[in-house]
Amino acid sequence: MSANRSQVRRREEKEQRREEIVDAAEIVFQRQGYATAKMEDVARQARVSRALVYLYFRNKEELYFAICVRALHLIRERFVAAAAAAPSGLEKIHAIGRAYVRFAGDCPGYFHALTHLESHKPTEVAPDSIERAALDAGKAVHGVTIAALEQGMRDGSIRKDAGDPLMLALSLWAFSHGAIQLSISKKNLFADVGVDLADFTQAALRFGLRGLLPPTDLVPEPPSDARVRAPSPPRARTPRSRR
Amino acid sequence: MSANRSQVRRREEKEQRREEIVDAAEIVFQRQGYATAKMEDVARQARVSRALVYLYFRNKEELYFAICVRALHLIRERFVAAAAAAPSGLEKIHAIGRAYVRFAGDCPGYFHALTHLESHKPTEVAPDSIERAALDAGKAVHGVTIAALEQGMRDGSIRKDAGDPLMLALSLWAFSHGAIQLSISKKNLFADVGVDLADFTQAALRFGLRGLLPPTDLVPEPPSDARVRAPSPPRARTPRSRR
DNA sequence: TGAATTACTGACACGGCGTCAGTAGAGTGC
DNA sequence: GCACTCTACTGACGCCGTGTCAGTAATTCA
Repeated sequence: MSANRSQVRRREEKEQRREEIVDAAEIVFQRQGYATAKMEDVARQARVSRALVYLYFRNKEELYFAICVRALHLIRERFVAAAAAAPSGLEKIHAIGRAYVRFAGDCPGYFHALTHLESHKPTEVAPDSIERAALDAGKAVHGVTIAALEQGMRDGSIRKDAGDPLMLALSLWAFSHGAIQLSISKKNLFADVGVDLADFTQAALRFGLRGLLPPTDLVPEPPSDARVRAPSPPRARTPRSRR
Repeated sequence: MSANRSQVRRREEKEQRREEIVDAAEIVFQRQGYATAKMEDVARQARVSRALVYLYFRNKEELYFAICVRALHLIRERFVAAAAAAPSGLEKIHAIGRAYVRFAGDCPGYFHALTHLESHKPTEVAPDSIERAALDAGKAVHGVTIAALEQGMRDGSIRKDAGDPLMLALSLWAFSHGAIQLSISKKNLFADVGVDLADFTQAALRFGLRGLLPPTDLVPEPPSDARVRAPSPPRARTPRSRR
């Protein structure tokens, strides 16, 4: 057995340990929330001493960034899949938006991690830090949206003067994230007033995307992908208690 | 001196102490950030023992909620003033949006506090808790927006089928907040790519508000309040290093 | 003036964080 | 097979911040 080969195996095992710790952190953060989760809890979940966790991650924050990286990779995958299934640029954007809403529903822990990331003060990040990796992963996600926007402007489904694709992508991201975030934090309010969370985010999303439509398409509803729904007289304000 | 009168004075003094502590907390949180600020720091800033702070607030979180209440009261004031200065409903909404952006610029500490509040998990809140007060203050803010939306639908500056005013107000809030939040967290990115923060938020805002316009107004730019600007070929992607 | 109430503090116990010297165990050279 | 080196890993320590409580000063009431 050559020295070289065992070195490689060593490195792989180390990477695997790292992943195991992140796995554990995911579970613990999901279970108890970031604020109340202790490093001890993560370590116990990973069946490892607390000191080892500190050997792989400087602190809880870094653990969180690692989770964000995972989240963003997953989002990118989903965005790519969603976009691939839609023909026009505009439809891709709609699909991406819906994919994000679905993501937030499927992986609330991941979504919350991203919220934490967004609300982080911008500091100079070291080039090989985990935070750097998270930012890069974020860029990759926006890349998918930008491509869809550019296609839409080419194929005419999106007005050409809507703005710079990068800025638009960021705006859309901010909008979607904000809407989903609000739908979570105002869950009680929505319940009181009898509005379904999914309905709200869908409506907010369609509302936000109206700015992309070319002038002629503005009056009718957005294209096929929007679920068929009755002309929808504003259904809020009809308190039907649900709980 | 009647016993009654001194009781009243006592109560007022106590309220004042409370305000002093919140003042101190504002300064400290602003200076060092919520995460790194210690109760000891707040107490020292307020020239008071740490134990006294705990007598008025259960923990740091509550201190934060108290700040949020202040922030929301201020926002409401500004929204009311902004709306009063604009004639049509749509223009009121634009003015409110710009007021929020200005607020975020003027009072970054307050804005950050609100972000924290938004990203808080919804729990059952006690009826007389500080968190309750914060939620109510939030409702009051949305009330201003809702009134403007309703006026706009009446005076024809906002399409009547845009949606339920409450839902719209929340969407707009979410959108604005998300956009501002992103402009903060992505400050570095914007600097790299040579985009002015204010330009981004303004553009994002106008973009987001397009969904309110009645069909006929859709092609031209939104009304007077938007600053005069050249036909604006997308100006991003022209990296002029600023730092 | 003394009793009672209220605002406030010092000091304590607890618990989590980050670190470091030290151990076990596998890999390497002879 | 034996000694060595290297590395993943741990136990235990000191530090710091939190939240609390008994106790003190100050003010009001009778």
